Amino acid sequence: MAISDIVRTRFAPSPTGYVHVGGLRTALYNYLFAKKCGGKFILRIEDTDQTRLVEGAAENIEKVLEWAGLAPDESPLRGGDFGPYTQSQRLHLYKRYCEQLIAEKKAYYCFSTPEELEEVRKLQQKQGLQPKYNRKWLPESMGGSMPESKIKEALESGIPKVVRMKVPDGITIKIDDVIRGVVEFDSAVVDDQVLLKADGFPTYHLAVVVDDHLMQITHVIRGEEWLSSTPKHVLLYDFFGWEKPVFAHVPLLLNPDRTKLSKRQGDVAVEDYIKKGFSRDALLNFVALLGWNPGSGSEQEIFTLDELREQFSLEHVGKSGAIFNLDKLQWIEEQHIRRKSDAELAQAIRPILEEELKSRKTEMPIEKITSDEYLRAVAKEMKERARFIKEFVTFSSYFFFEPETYEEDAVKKRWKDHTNALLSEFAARLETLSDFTASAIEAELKTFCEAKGVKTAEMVHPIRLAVSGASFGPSLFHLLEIIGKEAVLRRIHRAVERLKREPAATS
RNA sequence: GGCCCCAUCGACUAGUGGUUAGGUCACUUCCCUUUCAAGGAAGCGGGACGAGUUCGAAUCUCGUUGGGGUCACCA
Repeated sequence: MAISDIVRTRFAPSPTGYVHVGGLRTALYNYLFAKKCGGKFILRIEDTDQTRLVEGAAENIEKVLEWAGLAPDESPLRGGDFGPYTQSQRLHLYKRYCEQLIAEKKAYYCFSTPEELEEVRKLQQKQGLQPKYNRKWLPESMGGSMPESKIKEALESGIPKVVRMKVPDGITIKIDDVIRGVVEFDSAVVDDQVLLKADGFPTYHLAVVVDDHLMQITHVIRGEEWLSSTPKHVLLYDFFGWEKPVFAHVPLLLNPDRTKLSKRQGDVAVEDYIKKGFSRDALLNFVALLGWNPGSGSEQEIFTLDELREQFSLEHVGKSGAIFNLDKLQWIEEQHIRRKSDAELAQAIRPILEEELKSRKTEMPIEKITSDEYLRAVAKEMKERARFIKEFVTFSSYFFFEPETYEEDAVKKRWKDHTNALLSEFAARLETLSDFTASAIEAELKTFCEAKGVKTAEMVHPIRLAVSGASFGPSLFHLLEIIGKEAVLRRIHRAVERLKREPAATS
């Protein structure tokens, strides 16, 4: 059977609430591979487990992919020529193909109850056997012991039933995986998997194979946890006589203790990382590198989505699991911030600032602090210091808001008895300064300090505290220039006022 | 436990028979510096183990050990 001659990959999550970072990486690899090959990237929602459905989860998946810049070419929302893209809307297809398998004696009905199966399983485990379906309902005509008449009877009585695939005995099932090479399984270790559940929904195994075939998926790129159920899928392709896609089982993302990355040991939802302030570029860059590298010679660590798209290849995907390491992610985030231009950063900062301004009053002119020029200046001074984009507003809020408090330890250390007087006097000097630029302010301060016989540091630190409330931050003189004369003077006077009765003696 | 996968610095990794085993994060030190960062320089630290093949093995083979995944009418 012909398979598409253009590459088609898919991301096929189940809508259980949020997008896992491992899922994001899988989606990314699928997207990158497809795009690199000039192919299509498809999103399919695997909602065959009615008990695990979460309201709105499917929409959320599309939203997250959109955020990540990995918008699918075909999806439930977008549509496409191979829809529907939601498995619960394709039930008739699975049923039809199941009937075909039954007719061809490659699958059979099973009327064993879950309780019954559970009991059999327990017994097998007790005997140290492999838990497997005992083929109680395998018909005589297929080599089993159940008379056709009994099956017919059960069928007519309408008692709940499932459909199971009949795994051939004594064969070796080969998987050719691009990442792992040839992997072989003895058919004796694969169970007669349920294909169609009692509620009429397919299991994952039937649904993936049918859909991947019908949607003409050429490459199945998914997590390694699927490797051991792949023989079932291979068998189904063979049953149907369909051409198999290329399989690529990517290594798992791990907790620090090397178990599969899980909720219990930290944040796993992409949404969690978005909330923390990570940007899509950094997150994508980071997960891309967990299991993939640009290969021979290249020591590039920082990639934009475009660069990943150009350089990605399945050949350079590794085999061993990778620990999700926050330190590196943080570093990558910072690198991405530093690579952005001041103008780009200004654009990114503005909406965050505007949001903040909804709930917070500022003493500064709004038009001024939201202007492109102002935000670019802030970006320039802060881009080496910000760990997240949002920190331009939060960490250095003094660019936009008058400080309410002053770092206590720093005040203790820097606020001397004569500080108030010196600050007031210097403020008066600044008032007359016509050219309020970093260099002019610096020159003025030097002159002032010399005249007063104090060290520059004795002024620099208190001024920073007065104006920003913090003991750290960008170059003081640039900070003053950006904030502007009016605000600087106001803040110095306010600080002198507020710190008047709290000299260094408070300790 | 059965089956399957995996195994290079603490973490992410380069490397495909001949390298002083390279890079990045983290950590330490130094430089720069009015603060905090950033940046620059240096340091720390590694092929799980044991056999074999070979003139030569992180690289190939086998075994051992360790870790992981999977064994549902969940995906």
